[in-house]
Amino acid sequence: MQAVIATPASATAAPTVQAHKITIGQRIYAAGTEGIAWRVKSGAVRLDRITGEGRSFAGLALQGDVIGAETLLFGQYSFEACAIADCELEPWLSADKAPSGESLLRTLAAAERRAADVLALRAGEAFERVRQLCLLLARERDDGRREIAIPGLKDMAAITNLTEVTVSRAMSHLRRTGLLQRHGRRLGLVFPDAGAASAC
Amino acid sequence: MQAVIATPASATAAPTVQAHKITIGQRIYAAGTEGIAWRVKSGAVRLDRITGEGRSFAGLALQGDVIGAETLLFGQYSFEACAIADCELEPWLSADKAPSGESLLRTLAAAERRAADVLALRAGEAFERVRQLCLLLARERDDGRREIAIPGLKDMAAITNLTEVTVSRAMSHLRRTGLLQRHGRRLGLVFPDAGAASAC
DNA sequence: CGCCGCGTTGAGCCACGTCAACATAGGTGG
DNA sequence: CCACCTATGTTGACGTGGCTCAACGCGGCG
Repeated sequence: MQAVIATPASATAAPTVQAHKITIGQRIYAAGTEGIAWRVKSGAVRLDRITGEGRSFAGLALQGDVIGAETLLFGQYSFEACAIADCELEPWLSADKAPSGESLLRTLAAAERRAADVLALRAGEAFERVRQLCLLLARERDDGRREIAIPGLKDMAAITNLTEVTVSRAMSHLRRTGLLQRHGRRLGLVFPDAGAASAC
Repeated sequence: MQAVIATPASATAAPTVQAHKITIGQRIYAAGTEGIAWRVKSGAVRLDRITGEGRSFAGLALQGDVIGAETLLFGQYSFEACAIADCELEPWLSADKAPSGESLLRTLAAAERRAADVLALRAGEAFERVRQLCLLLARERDDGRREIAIPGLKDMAAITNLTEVTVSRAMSHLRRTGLLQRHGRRLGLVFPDAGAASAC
């Protein structure tokens, strides 16, 4: 759990499992196309269901989650995947072709837990929803602080089922109450319940 | 897919896999307790996350879905499961102890799809949300009509993140516009887009 | 420089939440 | 059987949180 995450992959000239870097805003795959399943090593991925009248938010994948598993069954992706933060992906179930039952079970349990998290982001008042989303997206750094790569307003609005305007107001409120420190447009620090939490 | 659903289980005196009948309102298992995983043969199950301040809706399991899979990993249930319609359950992965990869993959894909369905029930206007929930809960009968076992207002409100009052109004509106025919308190017929659908 | 996408903030309005009264169904005991 | 009680569902009146519309600042890019 220390700084052993970044294995010297580049030094050994791309070993068996290589990490794919995806930049924010980039589409990872489109619905209906062919491809493999991926595991999210870091970052955040937005999944969308494509309907006749457009796309609607259908799920969120964070560190450790697997996306595109359905392609192993149906031969094509069911959803569209889009990076809402800079991501690192690695192929899933390509090295060990025989899917261990425990690995699959773990993935299933994580998916159900994640689904519950996302569902909770659509209940309660706007400010609290946006705050919870920030906490969910944040990753604990070595010094214990929680760092967040802030997505665009469009994405945050789609996830929380609020409008961009309302999310913007909530983010401003978060900053004013000291629960969120912004460093530039994309980076920030979140504080779970920094005193001002009770101050509505 | 015909009338072969009700196998003469009672006649043959409970074969290898027995179906467990659960009545509406009954709690299937509590969070933190031990037990096995189940597959929903028919009916509808509500999953709740237990927090310090109460329970919050965390997922929905319908025909074919698996609940409590996490117990195979952690030894206890993560959520609470409650029947919101009369259900038939069967043990999952107890007969063939070696979990086939394809079966697990299929379960995973179904879970992600179901999660997206439920998420969609929390977007859009109240009337449309309740209508979509009814369509989701309905099962196609032999004659092609869609029959629904209507849950209590509390459950429908928790799923759609509306209040009981608003759900009640939406249900009344559904009935007035002819999209829902009620037979008694619990049973009804849903019509996907019966003419009046365009009439806002 | 002009254009465009993104984020921010204000003003007004409406869908839904809240509160309240009442109707109905189911259960329990006499 | 009825009297009574409670849980559940229905409907009306009213307030408000978030949506809509609109204006503006800012940064990136041709």
